[in-house]
Amino acid sequence: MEKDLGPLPYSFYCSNTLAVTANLLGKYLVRQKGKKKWIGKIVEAEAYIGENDPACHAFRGHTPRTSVMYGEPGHAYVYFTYGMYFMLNVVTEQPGSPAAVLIRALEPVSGFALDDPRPASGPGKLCKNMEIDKTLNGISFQSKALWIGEAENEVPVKIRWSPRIGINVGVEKIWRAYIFGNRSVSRKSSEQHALYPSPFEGQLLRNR
DNA sequence: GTCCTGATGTGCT
DNA sequence: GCACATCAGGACA
Repeated sequence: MEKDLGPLPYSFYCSNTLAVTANLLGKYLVRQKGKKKWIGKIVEAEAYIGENDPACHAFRGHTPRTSVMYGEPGHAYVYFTYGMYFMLNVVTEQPGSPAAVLIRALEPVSGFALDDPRPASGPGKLCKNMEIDKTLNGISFQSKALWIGEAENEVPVKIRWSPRIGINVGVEKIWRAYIFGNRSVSRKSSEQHALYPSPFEGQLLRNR
């Protein structure tokens, strides 16, 4: 499977965070470390937007930990949680406006060990299996070590939205997007059959 | 399939 | 101290 996976332009990351969340689905995350190279198709992502979102790390303001989110879009915000997992986020919106998209799950394309059929079906798992850690915090998504690309002739993906997963605040926001029916999505839960309207479309309407 | 638990480091209150 | 944007493994159905 040969694909043209050149990095997405800087402008891709500058728009509305919910739009970027939706547009990231179906794109390819590429991680290169020495001779090792992993490629995965993004199938699940969540938006964390601004100082008024209680689930967003920037809720408590600009700190050393959150400074990357306040910086340039198109960069990686990587942090450590639960004592053992890293999380990979894509910074969006203009500098000074803290927002990011958590990459929650990938469908493996190449480079992954074959023992696990779903090696990237969760934000902690994908970082572990692609050797993504804090050394990549703040790196550009146009770097040689980590980038996001688009394949030619990619078929449009079937997007669904749901509340975000694994948080206790801000659960009313329908800011998780995933590719419906994809087996690499992190959770098949009871909400799978619920149909939530797209918050992205709603925002477009309001701006009209 | 579901529910529950333990492992574990860091940044905040 | 404690709350976490988690996961694997076990008990049970």
